[in-house]
Amino acid sequence: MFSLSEENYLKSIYHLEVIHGKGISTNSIAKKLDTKASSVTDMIKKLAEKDVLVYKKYQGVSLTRFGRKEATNIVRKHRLWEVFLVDKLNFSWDEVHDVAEQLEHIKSPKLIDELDVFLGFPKMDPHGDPIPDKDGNFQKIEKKLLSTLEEGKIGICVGVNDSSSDFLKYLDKNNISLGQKIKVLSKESFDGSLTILINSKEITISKKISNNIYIQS
Amino acid sequence: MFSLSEENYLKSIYHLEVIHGKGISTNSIAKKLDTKASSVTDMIKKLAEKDVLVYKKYQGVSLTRFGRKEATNIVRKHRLWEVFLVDKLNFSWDEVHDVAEQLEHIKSPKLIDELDVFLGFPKMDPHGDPIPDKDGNFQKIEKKLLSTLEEGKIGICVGVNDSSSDFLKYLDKNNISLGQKIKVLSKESFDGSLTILINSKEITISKKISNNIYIQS
DNA sequence: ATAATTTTTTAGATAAGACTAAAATTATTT
DNA sequence: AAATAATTTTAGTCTTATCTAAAAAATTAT
Repeated sequence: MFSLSEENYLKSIYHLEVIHGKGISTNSIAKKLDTKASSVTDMIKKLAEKDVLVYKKYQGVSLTRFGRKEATNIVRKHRLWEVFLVDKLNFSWDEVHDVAEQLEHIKSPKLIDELDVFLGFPKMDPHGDPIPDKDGNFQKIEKKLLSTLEEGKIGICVGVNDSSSDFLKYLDKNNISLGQKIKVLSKESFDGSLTILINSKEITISKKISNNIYIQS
Repeated sequence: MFSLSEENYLKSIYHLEVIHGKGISTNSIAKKLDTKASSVTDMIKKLAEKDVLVYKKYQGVSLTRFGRKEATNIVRKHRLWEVFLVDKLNFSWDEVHDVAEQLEHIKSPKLIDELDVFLGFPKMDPHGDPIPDKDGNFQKIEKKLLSTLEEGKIGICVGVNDSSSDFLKYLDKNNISLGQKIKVLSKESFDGSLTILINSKEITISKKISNNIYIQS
């Protein structure tokens, strides 16, 4: 059994591995968890003892198969709870993160199995992120960044890269939601900003924005 | 904001006050929380600092209005989650306690308000215990122990005094559930055991059992 | 009313998880 | 290749919540 802290480390290391591959540095973990490198060293020693990751001094860490299983289970719980909050309790997609962050640590296999049933075995959370099954497998969806879409092409919003409340509220304000059709009208090569068509309305978005929206085309 | 430990102390002291009135002893808290008296002394000093209870050395403690408000809110959360587990996730009444014990500590006012809406503003949990409203008020139901019912009289089961899994499973086995009609056929004065009629079946139950079943008559 | 017992508190120790400051190692420049 | 910079680890401290053992106060019994 893992403590709350241990679970948070596991989850962070997992997310870092998804992006950067194996060999996660102490500093990057510290940054992700908003803590000090020395604290990270202490914790990864403990986690190595528990066989969830492999650690060699100064070489960073990599999750073991067991560690990854544990991590995906936490991710599974997080995302199922997010679906619950949005589908059943009228939360909006920018409100779910902090609460799911707490709920993901509830320990009860039956709870999460039944929640999955109750929600109808959802495959995605409210931000378009895939929900792992019990074994930690999830279906990979074909998606690319809106910033890579060529002028004149049309895509469907299928996810976001940043789930911060600020970003999600910006999207709401501009009627960008999952399933929304987006057409790229023009691309400014100087700063990478895009002029796009949404619900027959033209808006211009910065490169930073288009770099955080996933589409299927 | 209160820590998990602080919340558990608050809740236990609240439950003890409901039964025994003001002035809860260090030892009784220790027993309830399965901890040592010295630990309790430490914690109640801290809680007194935070104005949730009044403490005078060797005199036991009493919750303040503020402390009681906090405590009933935890009870509210616990019982709402129990309803959720039984009504929506197919838990039986003997399975909910441990999970609700974890869920009651989730911090999100919106979560609990919306859960209340979602569940249809239930007034009771699966064991017949009342669910406090946001202000900590709950409707008091008329109820007495089955052991006090006279021979020949009929009552309806409206609650249990012991929510342990073992006891609840015993009740299941004997078809005793909330709303169940129970007729006292005879009372053995020697040991207080009762022979009762349930679903036109006769069973004999000990005094200990009848002392843990609440009925309305 | 005093002695014995029980309850409660204090004092000091421990474990988890975090911190700061300094030392050790690795990476990057010149 | 040596010097500088960045990263990582170690050593020691702090806080929270717990514990044991001993002291103090309150209660009960004689």
